[in-house]
Amino acid sequence: MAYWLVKSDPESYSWADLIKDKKTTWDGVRNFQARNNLMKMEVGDIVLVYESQSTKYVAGIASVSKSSFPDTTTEDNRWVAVELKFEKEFKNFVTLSVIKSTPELQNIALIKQSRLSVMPLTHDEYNIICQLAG
DNA sequence: GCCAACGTTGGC
DNA sequence: GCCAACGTTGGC
Repeated sequence: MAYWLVKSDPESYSWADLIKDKKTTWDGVRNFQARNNLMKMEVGDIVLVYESQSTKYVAGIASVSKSSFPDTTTEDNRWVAVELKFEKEFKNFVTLSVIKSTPELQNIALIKQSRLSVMPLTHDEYNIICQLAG
């Protein structure tokens, strides 16, 4: 099983929206690196959800409920989407500043490559973020 | 609201 | 195939 982190601008789709919807199609990704990661997702993989822009924290956990399929929001068949399912909300949201000040998390793309919206996490990184979440 | 970083596009 | 120009993202 693999671990991932996806980013969303809450103005377009927020964590609260996912809680309300229970599951959602994660589409609209228009970056090849991010797309390649989407294509590697398998049903049951764990996905941490990060909100960018106004909030800047990891809000909780989702899981992959459908692996990649063509993104129906575009005619261009190079792009794919997955379906994510709500799993759990963190007790304490893990903010970007906390992540930045955690030595074990310096290598994740959230910090190194701030514009990448879908990135892999190691099991260790996932565990550390969960610990920070209380 | 600004600006830096970076990915993508298109001309050569 | 390179590189300049452009557009977008996201942190501050």
